[in-house]
Amino acid sequence: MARASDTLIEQLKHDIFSGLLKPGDQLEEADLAARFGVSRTPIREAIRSLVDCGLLETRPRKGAMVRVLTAKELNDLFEVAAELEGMACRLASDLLTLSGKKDIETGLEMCRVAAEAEDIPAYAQANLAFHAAIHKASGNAWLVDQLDQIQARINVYRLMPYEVVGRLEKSLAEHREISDAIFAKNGALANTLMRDHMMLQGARLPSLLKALE
Amino acid sequence: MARASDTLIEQLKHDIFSGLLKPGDQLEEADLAARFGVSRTPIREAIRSLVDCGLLETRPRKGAMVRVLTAKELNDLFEVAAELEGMACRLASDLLTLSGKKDIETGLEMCRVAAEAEDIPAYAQANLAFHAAIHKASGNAWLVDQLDQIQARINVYRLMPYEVVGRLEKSLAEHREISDAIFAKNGALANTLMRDHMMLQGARLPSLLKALE
DNA sequence: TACATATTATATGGATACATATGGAAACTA
DNA sequence: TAGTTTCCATATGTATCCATATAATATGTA
Repeated sequence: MARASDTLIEQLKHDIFSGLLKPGDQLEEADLAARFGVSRTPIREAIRSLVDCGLLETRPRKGAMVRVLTAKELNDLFEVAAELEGMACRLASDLLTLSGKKDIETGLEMCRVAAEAEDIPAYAQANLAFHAAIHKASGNAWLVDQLDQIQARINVYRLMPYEVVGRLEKSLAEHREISDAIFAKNGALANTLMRDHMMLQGARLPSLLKALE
Repeated sequence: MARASDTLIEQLKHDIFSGLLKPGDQLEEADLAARFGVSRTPIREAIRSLVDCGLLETRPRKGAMVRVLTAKELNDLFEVAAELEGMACRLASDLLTLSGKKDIETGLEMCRVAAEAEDIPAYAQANLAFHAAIHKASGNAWLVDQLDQIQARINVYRLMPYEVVGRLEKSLAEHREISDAIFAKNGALANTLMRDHMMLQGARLPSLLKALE
């Protein structure tokens, strides 16, 4: 049987990503224990894991709360994300396998369909799939891990930068350029294009953060 | 009072870095509890944290052991480290503050002294200080965190690539070039030089790994 | 009425007790 | 003697219990 804390971690992550738990919300061990029908022990282990992966923070004797990122921290995070996303493109260009190419094409096609339907939630998901395909195609397991974790932290803020008019089509066009560069095995170009693509999202951060208030 | 598990984490990290605990070694909770004079609860919390930061791994019902990295995983790790180290140089070049410059100069001077004395352990430490100064000078807190974690994972393998004749002087010369590029605010050059510098270490990995067997 | 202090309630941090699955040893059989 | 099966020891995973620090509230005084 799997450990109870593993289930709890998934559940709590889901609660945070879905917005049920918002940054700043307090987590009480006894409440969670009652809610999930387990003792405080696995609850505490789950909380500790989430603290370690940066989703929660604790003050001694004060318990855990969903971590609040400052604008500076979010910006730093985006900067690292942009660098690593670019790196993934470069590696994917160098390595480029048949199945890797196929996955990226699938992700791109998902983006195209969603953009054509102007379905923003679908595009957000397709966007994740496209990026994930590139991560995987890099062939570097650590890189995939790092990008997953960063993605998780960014996701908490549920930023939907596509709601700007025309951004969907523009994002799709950038995805096309990036894929083309990778398929042409032009790592340097793919790297740059992806960095720029990410930075465009990051540039919107300040206004989006204000909108959250 | 600080949490007991925090002390345990530091102690266990030290044991791992110092080689007292080697990759593959099994950790038994009861033993550790007796050794540190605490109950199993804080021990378990410490173990969980170390699992989360990648230093240990657990199999259900089988407990924790010091994580063993394959050659491929170590290589991937180095690749990411090289990218992020290069990024730190670029950001440090852009931002360059007076105190940042001073810290880097201090680190470089430590390297010079150690290299002149041909003191390999001292150089290893000075090397860390030099790199840490650049990390900090980047002004990106996430980047510093990531690099710290990667450094910790690499350190477990106690790679001492300086034992090659002349490598100390060569490493020092590279450090000088990197600092010069940063001080000249030439981010692109600093980035490239650092990437190359890191890759030179990474290239020695296979032979060093074999030597560990 | 406002501020300070003391008391109490409560939630976290740690210890201990209990359940259960896994690995190893021993015994039995082919 | 080798292999298989069963039993037991032990270590992990979970629950509960205890200690203590913190915070909130109430009371008393200025």
